Amino acid sequence: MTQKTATRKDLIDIGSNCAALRTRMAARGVTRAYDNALRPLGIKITQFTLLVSAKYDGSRSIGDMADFLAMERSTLTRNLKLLAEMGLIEMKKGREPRTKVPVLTDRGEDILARAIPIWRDAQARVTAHLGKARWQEARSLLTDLSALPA
Amino acid sequence: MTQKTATRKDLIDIGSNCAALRTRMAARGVTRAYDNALRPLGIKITQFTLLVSAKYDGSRSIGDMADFLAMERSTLTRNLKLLAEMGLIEMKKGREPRTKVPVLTDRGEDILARAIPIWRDAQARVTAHLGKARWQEARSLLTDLSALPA
DNA sequence: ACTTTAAATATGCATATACATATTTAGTAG
DNA sequence: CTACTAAATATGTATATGCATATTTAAAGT
Repeated sequence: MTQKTATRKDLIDIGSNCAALRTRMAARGVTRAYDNALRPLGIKITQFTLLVSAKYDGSRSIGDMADFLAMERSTLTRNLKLLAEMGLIEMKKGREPRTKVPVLTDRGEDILARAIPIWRDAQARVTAHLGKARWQEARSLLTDLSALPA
Repeated sequence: MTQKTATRKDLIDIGSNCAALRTRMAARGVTRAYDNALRPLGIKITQFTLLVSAKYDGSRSIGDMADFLAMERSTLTRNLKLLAEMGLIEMKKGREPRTKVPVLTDRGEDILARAIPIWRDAQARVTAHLGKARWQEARSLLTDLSALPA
């Protein structure tokens, strides 16, 4: 029997248990913390992680990087384009046909180097907030949540 | 001694431990799962949760609701405006001076009622993916992550 | 009543995200 | 060599998000 209207119990259940609500709330809070810390450098935490990802494997194409980050290719295309316009990366031809690969510019390397201690601080505040053990547990759970079956 | 360039160890540390990266990846995955499920109804999980929040407490102003959801007031203003344009809510004057309160329309009530079983399904898939106990742990950790000190 | 002020909401600008579709780019078939 | 084709990236459109600033609204002060 499908009800015609949402019950109070439903609303409470959703408000306190919805995985999407809870995960997005956490993303907002965490993102804000890192963005605030990085603001003096003129980059956001999302951009920082793209720089890291690009430097970590300097031959990964947009598509591979998108898979790795569990992100839409088109989203990544645009985010990288912005970093290129900021002068932090250059898009170069990849080894595989038709692929493009982001490569850090000198400016990108410099900003990344200066961002790292800031990241470390922000990260330390998060782990301190939860406690190290709980953060390790959170890390594991977040990884599993990233990989939900479509 | 601040280094001039990011070390390999840094990059690995960030890629595997950055709370913002991990939390955002999780948010992308989880959001996608719920959005896919709700698509036939023409709403997204973010909109669903706003309908739930509005119905749960029918006298909460935009500001109070934003605090509750740990969201920027201006973000909520816009998201509610969209729901109003979709005919799912109406903005009414609140009791407190200058406040506005979202109230579900009949159409909003109807969509919400039809969305609930879909939400339940999607939610069940998430909890099944993690296991009930781990989901409870995740819920608690996500709540803590939402409330990082500014 | 008029002005000032403070609170609440709205708007300008910018980034992040995703889906659907278009374009580009090379390899392959002929 | 010239289509054809398939893979990869880019673009159109739309929502979500946040910061800075503007506007609105109503209370308080004169």
